Amino acid sequence: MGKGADTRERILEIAEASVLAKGFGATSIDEIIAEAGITKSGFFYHFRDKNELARDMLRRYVAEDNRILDEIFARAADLSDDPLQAFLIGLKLFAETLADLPNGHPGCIIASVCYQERLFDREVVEINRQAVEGLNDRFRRYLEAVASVYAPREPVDLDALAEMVTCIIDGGIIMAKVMKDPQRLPNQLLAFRSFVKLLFSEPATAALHVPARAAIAAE
Amino acid sequence: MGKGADTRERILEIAEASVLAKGFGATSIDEIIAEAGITKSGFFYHFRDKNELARDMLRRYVAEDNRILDEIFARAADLSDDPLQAFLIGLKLFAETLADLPNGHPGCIIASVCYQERLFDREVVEINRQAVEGLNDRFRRYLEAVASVYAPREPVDLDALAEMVTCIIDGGIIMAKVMKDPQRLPNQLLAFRSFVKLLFSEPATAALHVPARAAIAAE
DNA sequence: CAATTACTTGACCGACGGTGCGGTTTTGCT
DNA sequence: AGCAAAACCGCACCGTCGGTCAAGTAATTG
Repeated sequence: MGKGADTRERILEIAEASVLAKGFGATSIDEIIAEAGITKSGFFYHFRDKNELARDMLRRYVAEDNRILDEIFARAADLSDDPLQAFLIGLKLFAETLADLPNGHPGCIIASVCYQERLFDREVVEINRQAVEGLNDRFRRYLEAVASVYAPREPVDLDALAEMVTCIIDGGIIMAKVMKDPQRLPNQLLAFRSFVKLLFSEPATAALHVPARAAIAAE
Repeated sequence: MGKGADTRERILEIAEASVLAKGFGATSIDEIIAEAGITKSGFFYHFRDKNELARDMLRRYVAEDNRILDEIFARAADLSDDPLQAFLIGLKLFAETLADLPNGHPGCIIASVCYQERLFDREVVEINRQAVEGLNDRFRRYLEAVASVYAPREPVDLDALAEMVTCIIDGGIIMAKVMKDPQRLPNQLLAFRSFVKLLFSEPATAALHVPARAAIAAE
């Protein structure tokens, strides 16, 4: 990585932190360049305008987010061949990862962009849409694998359930930030995990009959 | 309501719409006064500064939000004496109310403030915290009433479950906005409702034994 | 060595957020 | 009708912000 790409990366990182703390509209270029130790001309050498900064920042965030999720759920899949167990393990690993963040989750750029839509051009809004769609597709894939083996105990829309993961995370981030208690985010994820467990597996109270086994046999 | 209070209310309404669309930092006073048909001086007659606008806007939003929830869950309590049924009915009524909003839910000021914390003074941040705490308390009360009659089928933290309602709503709002599909918010609420139903009531598959009745007898 | 990359210096612009103050209209009250 | 308070208007002013431009330089790289 050359010197240029290095500075660019630094700008994006500073911008991201600032956007998460005050929003895009209140994030000034002057402030970014002061922290990055460059001049305004230096900034505009790397980015045509603020919207290009937003685009790259968002793309960077989404890519990193997906990288982390890939890693976590790949490891989970390694730990169990059963899709339900793998998904439950993945959710737990994810919750642990979030719980281990020293200052809590810094915030979700996607949510930040969402709440300032009018500030961005169509491309940024579209990137945001695709990012969320990608997350929904991911969790839907996991859940379809689960549903192909276990029958849900209650009729539930798989799409809505897949979307619920992202909703819980975005909502949990807000909950954690507002209540100034980082733990609430992983807690929400674990609560969702209980839901999935309850929906697809045997009840905890006692050993009960059929439904799960029947589906397994069909494999 | 006098003319002054009227103008004030109009300002707050315009500001709220603008904040939800672009965030507080990017909401200009010039824009507000243009839409309200007053001058800048007129604005500053009503509000000392932008932070006072934020305070009043947030308070107004929270009060209205609570009013609506009071109404919905009071009606739900009227429709059933059973706390579980009442809560489930309330969630459904709430989902229907959200589904009936012509242009979808405009956004949550609490979430908006959360994602621009550094822009506000401590008082605004504190109002926000109390608002969320109030919501958590509300849903915790409902759930405690449920849990006093029905034993949960899976060990679950009631606090986390109560917080989940707000998380689902805030997350659902983001999901609906980003995906440009208002229906996703009420869908999330209904998915959560399935969770509660599954957690506390008899399984759908067959009539099963004891746990609920035992708790009822203790009443 | 030459060209490209990655910046700096510095001047500048129009628009906007925000403040302050003095003046004017409107309203309610007696 | 008269008067005070409430509800604004006009306007000047400042700092900041996004963004532009021209010219120059120091370090990489082929």
